[in-house]
Amino acid sequence: MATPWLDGRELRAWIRLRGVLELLPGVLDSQLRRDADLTEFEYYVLAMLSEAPSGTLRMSELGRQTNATLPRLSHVVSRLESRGLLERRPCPEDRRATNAGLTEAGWRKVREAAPGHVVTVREHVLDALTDEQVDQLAAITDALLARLDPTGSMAATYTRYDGVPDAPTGSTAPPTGG
Amino acid sequence: MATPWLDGRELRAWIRLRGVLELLPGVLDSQLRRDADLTEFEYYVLAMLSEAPSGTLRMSELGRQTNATLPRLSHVVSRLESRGLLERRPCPEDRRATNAGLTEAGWRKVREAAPGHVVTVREHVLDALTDEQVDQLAAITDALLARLDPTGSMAATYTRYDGVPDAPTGSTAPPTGG
DNA sequence: GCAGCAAAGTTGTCGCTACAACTATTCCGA
DNA sequence: TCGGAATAGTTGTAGCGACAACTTTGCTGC
Repeated sequence: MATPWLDGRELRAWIRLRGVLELLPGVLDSQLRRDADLTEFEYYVLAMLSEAPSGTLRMSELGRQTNATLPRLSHVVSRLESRGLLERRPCPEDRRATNAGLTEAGWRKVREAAPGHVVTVREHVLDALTDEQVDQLAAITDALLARLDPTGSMAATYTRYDGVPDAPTGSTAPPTGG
Repeated sequence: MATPWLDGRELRAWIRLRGVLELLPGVLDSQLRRDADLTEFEYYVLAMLSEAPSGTLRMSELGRQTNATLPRLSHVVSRLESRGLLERRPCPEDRRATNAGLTEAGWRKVREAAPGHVVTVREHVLDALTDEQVDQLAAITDALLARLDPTGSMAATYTRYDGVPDAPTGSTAPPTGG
């Protein structure tokens, strides 16, 4: 039962990953907060809606696509609703469920915010890597997500890549118009 | 000035990295909270101290090694101090500075908590990757940190690897005894 | 030897997230 | 068809982190 301490190689990878975990969210948050008065998470809520048919999604599906728990999402959606960026409506087919849909102001907001966010992601992530590293990163994060979310209950956003391009499911794809 | 939208490859890497950013901290936090009544960040504060001479470090240096701002660190150190896990003492050489040092209880706590944390890191990160991917991850995160922290003001924990093994500077190296 | 700026920490407040508890539907089996 | 479990979502609360404001000490130029 000896503890399997990390060796030098493992330690380097882990400590640096931990650094990224600590620093990257803050960078993304502060750009969006400054330029669009949105949290990174709030932005993704709007972005995922903007890519759904009619800009509408069930709460639970929205939660999966943003990797969020339902309580967290519910609070965030309440705030966004009170700001007039989206609306809640009861789902006719399942009376337990709630649909969240973008309002006109929500569409505008996400279209305004998207370009700046993409630039930030490029500057701080993609531009730092070679093409090869981008693919390596996709494979690595894919493997990690399989451990972190084994049931795939939050899998919507990282559908395995089998050579067929994903449908544009990104936060950082152009918002598909109304 | 057209927005440089992400293409399919980039989108996959990014969305998955974002998923890891969202899910991994929670996994680490909840294990440590459950088994050691510590936040992942609190654990790293103790761990970094445990690897410093005499278990003592200046606040600002501790902040660099944990990738934390000073206000955040100050709050956390206050809590840990009130729990008896470390002590603050004014630094004799620079009267602006404060040293934080582990107490006996702090040493015990970090030694107790370390094995479970290492196992969690292995299970959810390293074991999911091939040896080659571990090295790729180190290179990728190194490149990202260069963008996220260009001045290196939080660089202590990711000293570039040039073929010379780092000194054991990890959270996940065995706590070097008192 | 002092004016002014930088560095090191601390503190207060606000907002977000995790967790637990709860309600309301739907599904399933006998 | 009815009782129990699972699903979908909301709400209350406590705690952590970001940000701004502030104090104290050290450094530099003149």
